[in-house]
Amino acid sequence: MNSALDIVFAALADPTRREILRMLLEDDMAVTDVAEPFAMSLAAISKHLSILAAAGLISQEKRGRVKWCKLEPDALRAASVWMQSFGQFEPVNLDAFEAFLERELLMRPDGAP
Amino acid sequence: MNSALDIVFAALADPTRREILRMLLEDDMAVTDVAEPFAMSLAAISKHLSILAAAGLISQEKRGRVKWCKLEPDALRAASVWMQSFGQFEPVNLDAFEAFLERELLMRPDGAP
DNA sequence: CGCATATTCAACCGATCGGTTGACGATCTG
DNA sequence: CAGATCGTCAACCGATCGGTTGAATATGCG
Repeated sequence: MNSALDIVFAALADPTRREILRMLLEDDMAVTDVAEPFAMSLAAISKHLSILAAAGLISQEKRGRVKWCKLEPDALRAASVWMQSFGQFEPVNLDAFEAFLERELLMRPDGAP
Repeated sequence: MNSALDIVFAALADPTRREILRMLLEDDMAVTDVAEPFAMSLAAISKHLSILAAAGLISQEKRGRVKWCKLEPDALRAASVWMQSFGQFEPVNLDAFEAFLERELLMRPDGAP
């Protein structure tokens, strides 16, 4: 009996997949372009994208021979709502967010300089 | 190179662990009492609690022979902040939250009546 | 002390995960 | 058509996961 939350949280638990979401936040991308910055095979990225799609976090649309990946942030809503029930976080704490993003960027999977 | 988010999201990806958090939202509990409503061994629950503690989602304090488990909602902050970056969810949408909780209760691991 | 209670440890199990490789189908292009 | 490009599939691998069981370690109590 897997609830949607199982799948969404599991999808978010992998740093490669979170990084992919971060990339898609800027623009829609083809599978090959998503894979480019990562030090792993295209097949591996293709699997990651399937997992993100199964969680509803992205959608994929094939146009010609290229498959476009698009962020679907609404899928985060249920998870976000669930987390909100455990304490009143200020809606968006920008200071904390920037500090966090900085730390997160330092440990990106491909270790950007 | 596991970031804190890896561990927090992975911890949240299991329905038993989310249910434990929900229980601890109401009050601190001893390990045995946490285990009581679940149809699995005490050792299994003990492992789940270790995972939640490693993620910082709960703290455990031993008093006498009983170990008390306490919810630590602040650990959700970083994860919540990360999710906020993907879209402006209304701070707390109570309608959606109640609807969601109702659905979630229907599929609790021990299938409460 | 001697027994019950609370919790963890250690070994084990099958299933799933994250990755690889090589072959394959589909689509564009010269 | 022939060749290159885009992406997935299938089989495989070692590691981790979620659970079990049985023994071990504290601690409390009569």
